[in-house]
Amino acid sequence: MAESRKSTLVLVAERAGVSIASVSRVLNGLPASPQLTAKVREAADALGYVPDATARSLKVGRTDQISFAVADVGNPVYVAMMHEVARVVSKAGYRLVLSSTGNDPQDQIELLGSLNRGFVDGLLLSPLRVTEPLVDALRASRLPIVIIGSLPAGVDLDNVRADSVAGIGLAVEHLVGQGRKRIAFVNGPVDTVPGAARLSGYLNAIDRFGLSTSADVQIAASDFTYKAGRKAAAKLLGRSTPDAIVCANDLLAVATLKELTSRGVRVPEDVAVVGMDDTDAAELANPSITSVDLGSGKRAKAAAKLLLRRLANPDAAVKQVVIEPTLSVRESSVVKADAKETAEVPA
Amino acid sequence: MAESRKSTLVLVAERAGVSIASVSRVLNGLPASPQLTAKVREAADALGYVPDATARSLKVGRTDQISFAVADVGNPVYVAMMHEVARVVSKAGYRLVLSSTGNDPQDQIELLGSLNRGFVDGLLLSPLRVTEPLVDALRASRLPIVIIGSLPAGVDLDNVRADSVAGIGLAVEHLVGQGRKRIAFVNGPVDTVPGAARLSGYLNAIDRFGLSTSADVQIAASDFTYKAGRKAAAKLLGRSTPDAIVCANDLLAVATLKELTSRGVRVPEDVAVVGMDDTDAAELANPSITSVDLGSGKRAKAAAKLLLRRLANPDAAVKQVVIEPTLSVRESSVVKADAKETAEVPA
DNA sequence: CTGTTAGCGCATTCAA
DNA sequence: TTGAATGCGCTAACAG
Repeated sequence: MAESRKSTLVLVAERAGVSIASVSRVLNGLPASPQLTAKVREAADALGYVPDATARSLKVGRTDQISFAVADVGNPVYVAMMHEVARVVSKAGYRLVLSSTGNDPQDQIELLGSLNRGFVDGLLLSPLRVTEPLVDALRASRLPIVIIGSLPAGVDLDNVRADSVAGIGLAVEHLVGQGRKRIAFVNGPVDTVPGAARLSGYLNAIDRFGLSTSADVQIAASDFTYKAGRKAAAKLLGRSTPDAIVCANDLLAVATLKELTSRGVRVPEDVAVVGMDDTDAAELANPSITSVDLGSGKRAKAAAKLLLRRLANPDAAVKQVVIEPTLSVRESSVVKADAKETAEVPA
Repeated sequence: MAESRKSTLVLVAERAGVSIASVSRVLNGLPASPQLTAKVREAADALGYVPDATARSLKVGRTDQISFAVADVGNPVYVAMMHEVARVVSKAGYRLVLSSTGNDPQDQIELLGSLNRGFVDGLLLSPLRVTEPLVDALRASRLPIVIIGSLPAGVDLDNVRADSVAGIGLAVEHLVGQGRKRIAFVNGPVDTVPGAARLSGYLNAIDRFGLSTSADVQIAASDFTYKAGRKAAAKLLGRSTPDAIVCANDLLAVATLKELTSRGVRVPEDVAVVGMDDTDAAELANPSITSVDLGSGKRAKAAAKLLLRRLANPDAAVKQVVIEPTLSVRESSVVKADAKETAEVPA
């Protein structure tokens, strides 16, 4: 098969004794005579010819690649989204590449810059923090972009978001229905888009259900990760005795659960735990964790479709989509009948 | 800032009243007079100029990108590896992009083809299944590739692998030390590279420690995932009563643990569980899971360095690296003193 | 049906 | 120091 180190259309054409245009045609499946086709195929095989995508893209002005950039590939919510995105875009003939931006907004801007420079035709971005410079970079970008997550007012980019305020409302409503009164909140950093949204959702819900809250039962982890969640939960439990804890995502919920059980606190009997995102992590936990389904799959799908739409029609009107949440009830928030007496008299 | 939809060197040059060569030089930081520099900068800003990476790459023959292709982004072991790889390659000036190949070997070949065609300078590949056609594609590839995982004899590509046979030995040794006798094995598909290696490691270890095994206590999940693991564990437990279960990765271990506790079996008192890969998933589980550390971080780092080395010197001799395993002991395999009596008399 | 030719946008050699 | 000109490898008019 492969014989030379690197081969080009010219080499193949020479070997086949035809023009480079003919080679290009055959290889792209355009009409050609059987003899020509055979000669070209033979030569291409013999030389182990592989077309150069860089050159092709320069010529045709497309890369047929789409990038999905997320802050933390370790977060299971992105895994689910990714699969959905891959499914949608591959059906449209695009290849999906993943980029992990760090938490650092500076990284995001660099990423944007480097993607802007090429190799992809469009970008799906789920930014943790939307800073002024990021917004500027977004605006200046010549690349079709769809943002997954809320955007500051005035930034009109295609965008799909979850209604996390409603989502937390669902969680609190459920907990209230289970007789819980002192509902604590383990958030991620409040200077992030989801952190801010989820905090306001929590406060809103507490208020709506006539409950009370205090600084004691609210805490913000330094990050949306297990490690940070563990630390935050420990701190929270050191200073208060809630009968339920809402966590801003499933990783934080797993951490909180772990911290609770390591202290001998029973879940859900003593304390109920609810997470958000409804990822595998909630399902795998022991006990499994009730979680607010923010429609990650739906959001991913909608975002991918939005991007495809814009790719097809760059001048389409900006479109924003909001996905409504639902609640996936699992073990961590519902006391089973034969243990109920304990929960009826929460601390 | 940005004014036009798309700008090129030519546009910038016209606006600045200089040659495109000068624009190129200024923008690449080559020596130029202050006046020239100022003019170019101003024009570039005004036009919102962004260089076209495609054209640049065609010219310079590099993309400064490296791809890390894994079978399943949902597997936490790849997340850890990814971070390490990103660290190493970014220090060398490369951007890392991720590709998720499906489980399907066909996908891997297509991926290889499409990467081969450009957009990356090198590839880190961790294939689940190494089929004949994949090997052919690997051989034919004109792209520097480092394989993470074992390779059939005779395929001389840069490669780094874990010693999973030794790894399972560690797990079994530990379990034997804890007084376990009937050690079951929840594997992934045996037609995968890790599946085959881990099975032989298990058999080897059982033999070495003078234990016995049977088809009853061995099962292969259809996939290295939680869902498949849950099903496999249920089947296994339906037909045998082991006092310990070694799982071929942490996802399978989490699934097995979950299946055990859902049946009211106590872990570790009744059954000990050990996973492999030593990922976050093992740490997060409840109880936390003892896991064989196959050196994922070290492997990732070594692989990245191997790739950088080959990028720097395409003619370097092929190098293969083997990383030795260690064991991370956690709650799932060690009975605490105050509950010990139960474990002393395993079924 | 096939060949000739002209760029895609850029970095770079060679002259000036 | 700067400009003119070349070509990276490919596709797509345009001719024949």
